[in-house]
Amino acid sequence: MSGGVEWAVHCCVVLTAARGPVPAARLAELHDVSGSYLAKQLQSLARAGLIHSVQGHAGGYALTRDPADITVLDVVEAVDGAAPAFTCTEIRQRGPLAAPAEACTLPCPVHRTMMAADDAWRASLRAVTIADLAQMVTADSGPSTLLTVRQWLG
Amino acid sequence: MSGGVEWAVHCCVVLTAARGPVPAARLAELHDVSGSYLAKQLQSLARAGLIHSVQGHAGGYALTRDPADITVLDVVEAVDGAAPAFTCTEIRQRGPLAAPAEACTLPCPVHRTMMAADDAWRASLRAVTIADLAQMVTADSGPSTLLTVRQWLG
DNA sequence: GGCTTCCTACTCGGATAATTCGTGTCCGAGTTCGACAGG
DNA sequence: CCTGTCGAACTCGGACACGAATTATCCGAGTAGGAAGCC
Repeated sequence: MSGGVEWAVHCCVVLTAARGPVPAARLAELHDVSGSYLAKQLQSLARAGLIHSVQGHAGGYALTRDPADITVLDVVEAVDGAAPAFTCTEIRQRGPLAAPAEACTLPCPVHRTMMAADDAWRASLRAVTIADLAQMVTADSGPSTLLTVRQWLG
Repeated sequence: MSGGVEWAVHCCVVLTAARGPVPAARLAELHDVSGSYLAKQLQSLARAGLIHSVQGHAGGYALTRDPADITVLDVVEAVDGAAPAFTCTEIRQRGPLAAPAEACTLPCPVHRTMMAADDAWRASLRAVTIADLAQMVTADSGPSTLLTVRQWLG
C-alpha cells in the first residue's frame, strides 16, 4: 500500500477539528512531512470528492461531508485507487492445457479466494469512519489533543 | 501484491496432481510463463518450507505437506513476505504538536484500523487451503482437468 | 552376467540487468484579501 | 467618510526528475541416472 495513505487519513482526522479551510502547507508542517508531496495526496482526496479546495488568500482544504459519512476505505481508495490488489491473468486459459473460454464462466478458484479476502479487507475498512477515528483519538489521549490541534490551526 | 503470487498458487495446485517431482521448466511451460522468473517464486516457496526441491536427473519440486495443511496465506506470505501492507510511521510523534512517547503505549487509531483490516484479510486467506482449491477446480470443470494435468506432467 | 567407475545431462540456486511504479519536487494559473486613490 | 479599482500575496493544480522495488534473465554448483568398461 502506498505510504501516502497514512498521511491522508491523518489529515482527514485533523480536518475534523478545523473550523475553516486549512492550507496543505499547514497540514504538512503539523505532520512534519513533505508539503509538495502531501499536496498530491490531498488532490486525490479532492478528486474523489472527500474534501474540497478553497483558493486564494485564507484558502485551503476542508471536508465536504460529515466525518461520520467518510469511511477509511473511501480515503484509501481515493489515494491508492480502487483496483483490487490481486489481478487474475487467466492462467488457466494459457499453455498447452488451456481451458476453453466457454468453460470459464466463473472466475477461477484462485481469483475467487483472493476476491473474498479483498472483500473482507474492504468491509473492515468500510466499517470505520473518520468520525470514529476522531473518537478513538479522544478516548486514547483525552479531548485536549484535538482541541490543541484546532487552536494550532488557527 | 506481487504478480508472481498467482503463479505460485497455481503451481501448488498443480503439484497436488503430480505424482513425483516436477521441474520448474515444466511448470512454466504448462502455464506459459517465464521459466526463469517462476524459478524465483518456487525458490521462495522452498525457503518457506512449503515445497522441497529434488536435484539431479528426474528432479524438481514437490509439496512437503498434505495440501490440506497448506493455506493460501502460507503461499502469499512466502512469496510476498509476511510484512503487513500498511506501515505506521508514528506521525503523531512528529511535528510541533508531537505526542510524548510515554503517551503512545497503544498503536494509534489509524494503525489499529489498518491492522484489523489486515487481520481480516489474512483470516480469509488462512481459511482456504490448497486442497480446497483443488476441490474447487474439480467442482468447476470436473475431475478430468487435474487428471489431464497429471498425465501431461508424466 | 554382475559390479564398479565415469560421464553426461539435467536440476536447482544465487548473482545480475531492464522496467515500471511510487516518491519527491518544482513552477504556473487562479483567486481572494488588503491597500490606495478618488469622489 | 464611503466606494471603486488596483495590486500583491497566497492558494491550488498539474507537469517534471529521481529512486527503489518488482520483473525478467542468465550462468555456475551440485546431483542423479545411465552407459561403458572391467572382473
